[in-house]
Amino acid sequence: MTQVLQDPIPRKMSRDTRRAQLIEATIETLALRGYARTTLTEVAHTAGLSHGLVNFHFDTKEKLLSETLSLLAEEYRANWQAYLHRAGVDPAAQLAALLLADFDPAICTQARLSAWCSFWGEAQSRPLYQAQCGANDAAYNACIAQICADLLAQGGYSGDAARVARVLRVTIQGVWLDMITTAPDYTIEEGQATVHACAAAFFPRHFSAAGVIL
Amino acid sequence: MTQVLQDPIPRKMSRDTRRAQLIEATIETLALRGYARTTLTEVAHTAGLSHGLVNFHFDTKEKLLSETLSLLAEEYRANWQAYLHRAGVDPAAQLAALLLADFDPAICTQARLSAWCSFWGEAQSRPLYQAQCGANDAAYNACIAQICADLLAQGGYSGDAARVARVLRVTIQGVWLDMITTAPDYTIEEGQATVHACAAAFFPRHFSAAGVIL
DNA sequence: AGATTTTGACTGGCCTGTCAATCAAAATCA
DNA sequence: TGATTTTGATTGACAGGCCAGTCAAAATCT
Repeated sequence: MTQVLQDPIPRKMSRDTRRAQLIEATIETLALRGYARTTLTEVAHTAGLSHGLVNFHFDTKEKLLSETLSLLAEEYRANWQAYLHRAGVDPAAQLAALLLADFDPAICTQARLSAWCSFWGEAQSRPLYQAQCGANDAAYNACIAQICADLLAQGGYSGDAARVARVLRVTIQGVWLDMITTAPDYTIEEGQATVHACAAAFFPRHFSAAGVIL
Repeated sequence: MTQVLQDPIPRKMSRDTRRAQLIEATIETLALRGYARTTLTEVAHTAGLSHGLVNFHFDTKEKLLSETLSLLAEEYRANWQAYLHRAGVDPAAQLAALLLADFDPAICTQARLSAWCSFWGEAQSRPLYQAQCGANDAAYNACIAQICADLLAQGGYSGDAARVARVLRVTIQGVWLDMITTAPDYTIEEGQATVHACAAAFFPRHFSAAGVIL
């Protein structure tokens, strides 16, 4: 009803807006229908557009999926780096930031987790995953390993930094997988508590199940 | 050359043999081509049989996938229960057994891990997963939680058994996912060491990165 | 008017499931 | 034992349906 007065909903929108809209619809469709049943018609319908538009903006389905993964990867990278930057220079604060970053409401939604899981699970998308996320993952690994090394040294803990970092990383990954595959009664708080319990086991004077100890 | 003397390779085999053969081919195809590209023709070709046979033995593709998941689930359950049984009554030995069970060469192959991952990642297969694996997973969770509770009590550790159990479980899950999605330079030994490092963090007098301390 | 976006019908290809014909082994008969 | 029938596994061609990508026409914007 207010339709006429305010936004005439321009049929013709900027290229980037349409592309973003279609990518968002792709994420939703991947989550709802799964990789195998994600069709261009379904994506277009979810976006409220016609099927031909997808090919107009992305040429092929493969490119659409590639750009979708690219968006997820960039969003993920930007998120943890922002958390890390805000944490300052203290290793414990940095580690706490990294652990919480993956549960940020912008990143950790049912749809996005499911979409990630689609790309992990589908063998044919693994080369694509390596190409899009390999560098990001390597940067993340180097970063969390360095932070663990600093915290081990600073806190006088013993342990192999790379291995501690790996445990923390796979724990987060495992919690993510758990949040998707098990019933949806899994809250973000429980996920955070699980990861914090893991951190507390390695760094008992810096972490508890409730989070970082300042 | 000995062909004529011994096995003439019977064209006609027992129902169960063929079904097992086709299920094994399904696992390989899921791993190699992914869920979305797994076709009946591909499965039949991998098994060296004709495509019509798949429908003859399984009626529908859906039933073939269902029985494949069923086999994986049963195989997995039988494996950890056998490990647990052999471990006796000591909680530390029991936990060590559970941690090692998931790296048994019969269970932890590239093909089987990939197939599991296909079922996790494909949204459409999640109800099937719940139906086939829900009860098994619940039993596993209850079991590892009880063992953690016993070990916490026996060792005089402090901590929430359910949460410690969850961390260990998601760590194993995360390592599995890691072994599939990252480059294949991930050895079983490294996976075991990662899980053991996690156990050592919670139970330092019972575990080291090398495994259980007797 | 000219440029650009959007639509929806169309096509060619692939996939699942069906089915009639084939074939090998087992069972039965002479 | 040798011939014949029955059983049930196996094959490959086929039909129906769905999907990605194309394209000409329409709608919209500048």
